[in-house]
Amino acid sequence: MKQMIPIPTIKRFPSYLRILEEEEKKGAEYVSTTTLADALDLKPIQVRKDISSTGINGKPKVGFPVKELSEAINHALGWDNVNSAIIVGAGNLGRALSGYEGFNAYGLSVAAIFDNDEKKIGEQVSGLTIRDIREVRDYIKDNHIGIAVITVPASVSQETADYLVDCGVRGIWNFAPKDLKVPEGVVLQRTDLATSLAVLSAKLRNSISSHQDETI
Amino acid sequence: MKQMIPIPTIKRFPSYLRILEEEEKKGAEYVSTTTLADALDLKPIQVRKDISSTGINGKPKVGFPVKELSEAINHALGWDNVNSAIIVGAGNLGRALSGYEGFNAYGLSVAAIFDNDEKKIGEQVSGLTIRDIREVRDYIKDNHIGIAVITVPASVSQETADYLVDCGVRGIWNFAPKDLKVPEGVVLQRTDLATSLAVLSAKLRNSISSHQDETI
DNA sequence: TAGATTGTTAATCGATTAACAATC
DNA sequence: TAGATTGTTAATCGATTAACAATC
Repeated sequence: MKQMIPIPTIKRFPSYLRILEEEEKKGAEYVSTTTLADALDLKPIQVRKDISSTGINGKPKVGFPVKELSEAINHALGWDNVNSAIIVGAGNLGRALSGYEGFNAYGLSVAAIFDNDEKKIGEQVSGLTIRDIREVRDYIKDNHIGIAVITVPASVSQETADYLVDCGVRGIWNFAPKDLKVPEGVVLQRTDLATSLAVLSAKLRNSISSHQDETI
Repeated sequence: MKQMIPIPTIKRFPSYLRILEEEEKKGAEYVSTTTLADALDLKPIQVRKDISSTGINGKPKVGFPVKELSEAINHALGWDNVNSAIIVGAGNLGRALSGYEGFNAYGLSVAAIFDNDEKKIGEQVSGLTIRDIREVRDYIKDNHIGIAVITVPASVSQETADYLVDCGVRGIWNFAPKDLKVPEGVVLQRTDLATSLAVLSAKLRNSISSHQDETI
């Protein structure tokens, strides 16, 4: 396997992309690591180290080619290929996510949303029809769905994940406040509000000093 | 300041709490680090190290007292005191978050939701009335609001944060896909879907191997 | 008692940061 | 040319993991 990029670097990549896009809009052809670092409250040396893992070379005194760099980062993230995803769970969060425009920029195409509640099935949500969960297996097969976004209640999240894995998804993005188990070979990513809030709370409790952030 | 608990440990604390709660429901008085580790796909040694930072002592061969440990973790997170928060931005995500029951368990009380859209103001959202953003300064003062949850569009997120800080909030929880700047002394935490998705995408791209997760 | 589990100190690992030569 | 910035190697820092004695 190709030289793996460290997770902390991966996590900073989307922020770099946002700044690069701004610079591109301004018409900048090159951007220096000091510019990127200032915009993101990072140190230039760290930005340089991160960028080095893309393989892109810069010009001393000038910086890095904006276009080339953002393409390389997009590629490193796999955002230059579209991944088809489904959302499972049409509650508040599932609906909010299905309406999130940003996903397309990240190479994620939300193809459908599912629920098991008869009352919700058939309803329209940001251009998608809520489908019956009993159709999900066929849907995954027929539409080459690789990613399932789980927004069901925590109490049923493990069985939901098990079922989706059995249906063939390769990646699970779990929003339920529960630590799921998935078999070897399936990629699991969680976005846990509790974790995020924990960091915020702990910092507030100590407060004064350390206002530096992080993500999930 | 008291001995700071490492951020990675803080991030694991909510998961421990969930398992401890399950154990408590089962009637367990003590829980071992092997049990916790198995439930969360961690190593016992790491769980022991994490727990050691709470100051709670266990009994060899028996484990740690469930009740006492979960109280200590809640305290370390500052979840034993209620923090009043407001949500700013009544879009899909703001609405979803305002309806999230779980926050109360984390010592977060969502007191109100604000927006600047005349059409939304006055509307009811999960028991809260959407208020006019022009009332936010007084509201923060009168209700001792410490935390603002930002769910406005990225394009106006910085000015929103600036304003809220000026109004006196001590903590900002930012959901907009933008890297905000806040003055020294204000705590900033972001929950960025792009970051989370970046990790998922990168893992999928490499795939095979490394299905271990992380959070935002 | 025997053995599982705790608690602590030391080793390892990996990311961040520093130092500095190379260069447009 | 002078100086800002890159690129690379080494040092530092902090978290994870290993080792092992203590103990219910």
